[in-house]
Amino acid sequence: MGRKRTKSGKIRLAEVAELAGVSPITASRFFRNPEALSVAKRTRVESAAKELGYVPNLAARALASQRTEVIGVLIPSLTNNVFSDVLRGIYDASESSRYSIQLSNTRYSILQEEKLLRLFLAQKPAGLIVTGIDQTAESRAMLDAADCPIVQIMEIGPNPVDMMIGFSHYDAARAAIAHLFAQGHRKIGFVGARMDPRVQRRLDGYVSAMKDAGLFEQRLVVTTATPTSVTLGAALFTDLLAQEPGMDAVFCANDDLALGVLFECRRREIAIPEQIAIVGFNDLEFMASTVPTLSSVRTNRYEMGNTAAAMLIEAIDGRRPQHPVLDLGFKVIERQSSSARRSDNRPAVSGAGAANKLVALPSGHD
Amino acid sequence: MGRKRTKSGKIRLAEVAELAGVSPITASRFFRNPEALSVAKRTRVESAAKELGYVPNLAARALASQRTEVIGVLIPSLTNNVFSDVLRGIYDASESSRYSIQLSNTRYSILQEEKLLRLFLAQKPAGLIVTGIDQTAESRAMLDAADCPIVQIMEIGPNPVDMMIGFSHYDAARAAIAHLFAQGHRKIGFVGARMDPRVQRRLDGYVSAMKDAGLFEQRLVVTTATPTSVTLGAALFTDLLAQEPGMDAVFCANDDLALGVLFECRRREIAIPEQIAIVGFNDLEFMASTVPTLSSVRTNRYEMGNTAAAMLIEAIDGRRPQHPVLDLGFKVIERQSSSARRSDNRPAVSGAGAANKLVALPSGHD
DNA sequence: AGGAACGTTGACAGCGCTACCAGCACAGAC
DNA sequence: GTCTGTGCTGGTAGCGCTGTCAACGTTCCT
Repeated sequence: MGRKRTKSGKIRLAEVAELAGVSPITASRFFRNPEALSVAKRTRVESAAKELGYVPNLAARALASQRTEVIGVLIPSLTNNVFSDVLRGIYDASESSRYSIQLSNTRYSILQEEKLLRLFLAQKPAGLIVTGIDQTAESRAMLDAADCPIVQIMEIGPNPVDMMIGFSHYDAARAAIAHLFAQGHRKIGFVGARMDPRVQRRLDGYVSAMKDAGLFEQRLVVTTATPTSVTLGAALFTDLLAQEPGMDAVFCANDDLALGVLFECRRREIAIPEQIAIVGFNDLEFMASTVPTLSSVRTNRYEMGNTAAAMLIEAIDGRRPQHPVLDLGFKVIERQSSSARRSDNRPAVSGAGAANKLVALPSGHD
Repeated sequence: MGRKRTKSGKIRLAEVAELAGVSPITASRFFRNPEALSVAKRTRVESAAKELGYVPNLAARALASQRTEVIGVLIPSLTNNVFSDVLRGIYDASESSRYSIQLSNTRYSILQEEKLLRLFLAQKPAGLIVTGIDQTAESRAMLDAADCPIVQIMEIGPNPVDMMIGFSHYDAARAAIAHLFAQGHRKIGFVGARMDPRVQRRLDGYVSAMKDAGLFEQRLVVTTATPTSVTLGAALFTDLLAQEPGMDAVFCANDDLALGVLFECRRREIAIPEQIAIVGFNDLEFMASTVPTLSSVRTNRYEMGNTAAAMLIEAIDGRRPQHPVLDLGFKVIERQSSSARRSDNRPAVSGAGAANKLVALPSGHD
């Protein structure tokens, strides 16, 4: 039952150099910049390293070179589906590089974020990915002073710290409401949970669209700080219905809530979309499979993470992108739940947003 | 637009020691084992460190001490909800410790796992968390020879490498089928996707339970190697229905598939549970909110990750748990989708599995 | 009183690697 | 033939920290 106790049969760079008949420093160069070696020595070191099964000691490398090959990632939640897609993108992009990911969870607290940032920065990361644009002043100062490339993800806004990739949650919400208007809906409710800054901006977009049409009423909105869930969607919708029974559509700040609303409608025998239309946000996979299928605003989460990491790595290696701010856009996906014609399963797409378009400046609203 | 260029205002341990009027080694001890210092020096070093804003250099520490404070985690997927819960547990447990998590994704490939393992081990991690019990012989040899504590998570089985925490997927599946038998169902189908080793063992459990009852038929089973999704659940169920129209229940290898089956039933106007009962696996949050509510086998995913990391940290610090193998059990949660009485929303619980019970030996079957 | 035992402290010597700079050989320019 | 430039290579000197061991003072025991 006792744990093993193997001696560390460590192969050092010096051993490799000796076997290859070169100096340690030449062997070292082989691993960092092979082109700098003559072909003869290069192959000698290569085969020596392989023969000995040499693996560089990262700690020694970091100490000697005064920099690490770690990319710090700060995200607010590990639970949220949205972030698991983003993370997958980040990890996929990092795998083919020599950088490793160091992940930390801010739990939607900008104070926690500040603390973690301080911790990260002290270890001199090669790069940093942070979520959103709502850092504390202190955090912002640290980021500005940081000696490494930084990407802000999830949304775009003014004054990027460095690079930025995301989309306008405000515009996305407005597009969703515009779609519902186009389908003839007027009394459109809003259901939101967690109310992090991005959800807040979706609410702002909803409010502005409704106000523009002269249709905004406070009692059309139900929100909570509670973390989102399907069950919560049903509960919030119940509240909303009590406040405003005459509602003809609901815009949900995310898809879990929308699914909860769908089931609550079923429970109450409310016909979708005849009596109430539903539009969600994010377009998770299941939205296309529900009955009726659920409309949503598609966001490019995997691509966001993947591109962020790729941009960051390019920047670390000295190749800064021409367009440091990238708007990945969004798309309103119309399905049965918001189709006046009840179009069976045929997902009509009403495009919006600058999908995949490079923009030099953020398309933010504030 | 150019990136910042701040000089690295670094505070070294020597500076702290000087300000505190002690030798560097004493200051060093303060950070590793404060109890070893006299109270006077302890407070002197503490305030000196705070005054200078000292942050230890982890690379130097790792190099000098020949060990890192990194816990390696190997999981097969970042997409799967199941793993996001486990991960959350791991991160939560690690946050209060001095260890940091290094995560890698094996993508359900044991060859990839072997490669990553080699990489990890070369950096002398403080501990390792690996998924499952199906490593390659080579991986197994490396794990056995590893000089650090190791926890295998997600399931339990014979011959643990070191510690192990999980539950028997085989028993869990058998319990689900027993529940369906108890409700009077006989022609019970099985729907499975991805078919990783754990899903395979659920299938094995299903097959054995059905065979025990003399009810097994090959055409009651539909599986695919494709990654799981709600849409896939609907598709697989459609295939199953074509193979065996007389089915009266379906056991789904996970909840996403179960949700897909629910919607496919709705599409085909099949009454749940009157015509077909459904039982899922994992008991994700939404299962309690669907219409009808969906039965499932509850697994303790967060706890699994959390306890695994906690056990590992204890073991790293030299306090090995008395019971290195921990069976977290499972619970069949009966809801409307498999209740003969169509009990409204009241989640009757038919217990099974050694929930939260410590067992010295794995309760595995193979 | 002598000695063992303990708690506390510091000197020394690296951990394995890379930054920096010097040096060498060779090619081409004058 | 000398000079300069280029490409490749190696020596030296740490990076910031900790393991080991010795030394010190104090207490407690016999």
